[in-house]
Amino acid sequence: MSTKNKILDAAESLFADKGFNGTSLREITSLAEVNLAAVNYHFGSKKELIKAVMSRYMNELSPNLQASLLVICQQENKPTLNEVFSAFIDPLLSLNVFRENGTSNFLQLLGRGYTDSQGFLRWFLTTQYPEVITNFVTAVQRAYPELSAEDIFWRLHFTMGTVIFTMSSSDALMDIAKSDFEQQVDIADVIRKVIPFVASGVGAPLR
Amino acid sequence: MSTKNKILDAAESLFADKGFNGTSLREITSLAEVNLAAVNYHFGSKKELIKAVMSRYMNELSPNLQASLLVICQQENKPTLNEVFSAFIDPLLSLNVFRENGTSNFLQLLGRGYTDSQGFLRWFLTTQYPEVITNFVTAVQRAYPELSAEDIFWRLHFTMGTVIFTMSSSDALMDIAKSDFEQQVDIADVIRKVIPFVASGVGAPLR
DNA sequence: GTCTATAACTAGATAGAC
DNA sequence: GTCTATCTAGTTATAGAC
Repeated sequence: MSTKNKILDAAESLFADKGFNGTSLREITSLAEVNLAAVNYHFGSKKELIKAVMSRYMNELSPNLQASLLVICQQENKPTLNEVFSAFIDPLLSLNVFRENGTSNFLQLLGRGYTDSQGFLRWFLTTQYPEVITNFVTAVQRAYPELSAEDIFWRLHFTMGTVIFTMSSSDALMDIAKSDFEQQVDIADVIRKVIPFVASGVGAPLR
Repeated sequence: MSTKNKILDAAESLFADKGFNGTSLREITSLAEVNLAAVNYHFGSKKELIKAVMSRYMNELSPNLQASLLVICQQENKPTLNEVFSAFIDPLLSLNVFRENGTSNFLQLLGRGYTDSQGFLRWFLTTQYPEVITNFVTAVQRAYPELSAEDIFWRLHFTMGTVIFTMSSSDALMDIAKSDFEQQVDIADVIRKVIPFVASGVGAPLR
C-alpha cells in the first residue's frame, strides 16, 4: 500500500473521531507509520489533506446517489417522502464495501465539516458537488409539491442537521443504546431509524 | 463589570463561534481585555472555564424548563407532541433576555459540546442536570405512550441534532433565507419552524 | 520518495514582582 | 487581583542529506 493511501486511511479515521482541529499531523503519520514530512510532500498542507479525504468519498458516493435519485424522479407514480429518503440507504451503505466503516466515517466527516473549520468544507462541498443537492430538492418537490421553496429550504436543512449530528455522535449513541437497552445496533440500523423521522418531519403539515 | 464576567462573556461568544478547540485563551483574554493569566487565576484551567460558561446558562434555563414541562405533565388531557415541544419555546427565548443572543449562543454551545472535546461536556451536562432529560422523556411518553424507551431515546437524539445543528448554523441560514427568498426571519421564527418538524418526526408511525 | 533536523510559531499553564 | 516574563510542550511546515 502506498504512502499516500496509508496517510489517507489514517487521516480519515482520526478526523472522524477527533475532528479536523483535534487531529495533528503527527498523530496521522504515526498511525500511518510514515514519516511526518510525507504529508506535506504528498498533499502540500493539512487543508489539502482534508479535501483529499473528503473527495475520495464524494467521488465514490456522488454517482451512486445521482443514479438512485434519478430512479425516484423518473418513475411514473408520485414518490412518497419515505421513498425519496430511502434512496440514500444503498449508496450510503455501499461506502462500507468501499472502505471499512466507510458509511459512518463519511457521515461523521460530513458533520465535522459543518462545525469544525468555520465552514470551509461546506463551501468546498457545495461548490464541487452541487448536483447532489439539486437532484435531492427535485425529488422532494415531486413527493410533496405543496411545499414552497422556502419550506423545502428550511426542512432540508433540518434534515441535514438530524443526519449529520446523529452520525457525528453515532459511536457514542450506539454505545449508550447497547449499555442502557442491551440493543446491539450498527450504522445501518441507525440509518433505518432516522429515515422515518426525517421523512415525517419534512412531510409535516403546513402551519 | 468584574474580570470574571468579562472572561465568561468573551469565552461564550468565541466558543459558540469557533468551538472549544478552535478558541485559544489568548483570543478570549484579548477580546475580554484582561490579562492572559486571569483565566487560570479565576478558573484554574480552560476545561473549568468551559464548564463555567455552560453552567451559567444551565442554571438559568433549567428551572424555567422544568416548570414549563411540569405544566404539560400535570394537565388533565393527554398532551400532543406539538404541545410538548412548544414547552421549550418560552424558556429558550427567555435566554435572550438573560444575555444578548442568549438563545442562539446557548444552543450553539450545546452543539459544540457534543462534537468538540470527545464528549466530556456531554458527560458533564447529563450528570449535573439529569432532571431536564428525565422530565422531557416523561412528557413525550405521556404524549405518545406506544413509543418504547429505545425509540424515545433515538428520536430525542434526532431532535437534539435537528435543533442544535440548525441553531449552530442559524446565522448563515437566516442570511440565505433573506437573500434567496426575501424572507426576514429571526431566531424565534426559526424555532417556530423547527417545532412542527421535530414533533412530526418524533410522532412518526412505528415501522 | 523518504528521512533527519529544525525553523517558526502557537498552545496552556505558572512563578514571582507589584 | 493583576501584571510581565517565561516554561514546556505542542503545532505546521520546510530545507537539505540520502
